[in-house]
Amino acid sequence: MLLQIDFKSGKPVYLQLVDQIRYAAASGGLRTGEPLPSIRPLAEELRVNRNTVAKAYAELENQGVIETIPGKGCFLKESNSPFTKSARAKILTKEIDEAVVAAHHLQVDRDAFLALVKERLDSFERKVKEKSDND
Amino acid sequence: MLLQIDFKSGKPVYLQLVDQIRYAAASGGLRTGEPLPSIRPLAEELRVNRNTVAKAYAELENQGVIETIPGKGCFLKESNSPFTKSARAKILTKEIDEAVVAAHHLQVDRDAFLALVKERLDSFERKVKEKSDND
Amino acid sequence: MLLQIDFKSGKPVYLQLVDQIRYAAASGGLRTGEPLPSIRPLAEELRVNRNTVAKAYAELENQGVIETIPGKGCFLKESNSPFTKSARAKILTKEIDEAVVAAHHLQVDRDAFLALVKERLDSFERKVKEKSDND
Amino acid sequence: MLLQIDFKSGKPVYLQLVDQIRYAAASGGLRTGEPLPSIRPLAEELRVNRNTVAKAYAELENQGVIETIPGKGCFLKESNSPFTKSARAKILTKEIDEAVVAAHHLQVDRDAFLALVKERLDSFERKVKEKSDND
DNA sequence: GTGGTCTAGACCACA
DNA sequence: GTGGTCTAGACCACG
Repeated sequence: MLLQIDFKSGKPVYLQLVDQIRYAAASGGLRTGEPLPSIRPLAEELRVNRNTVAKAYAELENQGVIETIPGKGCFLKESNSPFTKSARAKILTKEIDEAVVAAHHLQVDRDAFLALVKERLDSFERKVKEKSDND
Repeated sequence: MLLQIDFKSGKPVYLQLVDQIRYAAASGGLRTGEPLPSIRPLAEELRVNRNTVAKAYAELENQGVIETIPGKGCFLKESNSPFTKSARAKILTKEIDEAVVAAHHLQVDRDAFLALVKERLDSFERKVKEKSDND
Repeated sequence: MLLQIDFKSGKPVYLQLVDQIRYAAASGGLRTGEPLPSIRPLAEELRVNRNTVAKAYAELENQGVIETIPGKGCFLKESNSPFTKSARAKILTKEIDEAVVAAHHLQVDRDAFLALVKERLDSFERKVKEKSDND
Repeated sequence: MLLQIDFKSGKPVYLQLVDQIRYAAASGGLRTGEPLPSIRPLAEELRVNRNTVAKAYAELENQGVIETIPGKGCFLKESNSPFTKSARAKILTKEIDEAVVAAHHLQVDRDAFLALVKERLDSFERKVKEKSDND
């Protein structure tokens, strides 16, 4: 699982983590019982305060998505509500629509937009690969 | 134009307004030169403070989306981004990256993602066209 | 950096701050990467509300002069205007026009005005150079 | 006397008028006893509300710069404090310095800046000439 | 400690 | 009526 933070989005960092982990959990990117990255290394990797990661995990526990076993770590609980395909599409549609609108205002045409999307996909896939190579 | 605030999303209220108005402007729900709702009545309707709406409008103004004339109101501007190409690419990259990350966690693969992007682009362009056909 | 507010000038306080800080930044009184005074202490020192200083800093940020990192502070950015050539010309034209109008009413003729402009340019360039020589 | 308003400077329109007229009065652009333009035509010419011009004149009367004779118009009072040459230079220096700083931030170099200054001077002189031709 | 958001309410400038 | 500025003070996110 690759987590990515945008410090300037206005959205609190801990909520970005919560959303990303919740999405992964509800879509099979994380399996039941699988351990989440532990707080300290993750905080270091993301260049974020440990408290911020801890807060995200606390929130996730509160939502019943994960379970914290003191001294052992955090684990994904039985996935109680996996997203349906349409639910996933809905979330994603919202994100994509925002990018489409931004492109329109910035007067970026369809081709340039699609090219940029592909470029970002490639860049992201490279990052995922690097990470899995390191693990 | 229908504006709706979600007070629990964690996203600042003024940014929710900015996004929704930008969407309306880009998709033709609002025409060039047309006045936006005045700050005070809108604030009342949304049960939000006047300053919060004012902040959203100020943000839209310096994104070059609207023009505000003190004493008269706020109006949709001819779209014409004042930013350099690289500044625009930076903004757009941020938007796209958010969608890419969401797709990754939702386990939506590259092809499905690209298909959805194209579908949203088409849908958006259709919407713009419909509105302009009504002229 | 010395900041001074004139409450009777009719010019909004936050704009006075913006101008003075821009001046300090441009003339080398503030170096790239250097932190600006924090909002709260500065507000107290100037006997102005915290929000007023925050508004000035926000304005500076979207002019691309400073960068603010929530939780850490505000820092002077590498100067690099994000505006298109025409947008920049527009801003500058406004500034110049104000000076031209003042010269007209002060009965300062074209040659004297141009001489003064050159003198101020030289003076400014000297100041910038001195500061950089101190490195 | 050519008056010029900038609606987006943040400075109240009536104060822009006050300053310009005061400068002209103190520098010989207006002579003692000379009538000022009457309110209605001036408001029309500047595309400003009559109240705004009236307020400027009221302020000037308050400052003792002009005298209003009901039914006849407004006249410049005996100029009690003409600006010295250095006083004029000081006011003008402030205006010019702001333009110089703006040029620096906008990365406009010396030559381009001087060219723009000359261009604006020419444009302004044309305007003055047109106006005097019409009178 | 930092900056960010929001509220409530005042006064000003302008049409 | 419009938007703009400013204050005072609360709470949040983050380090």
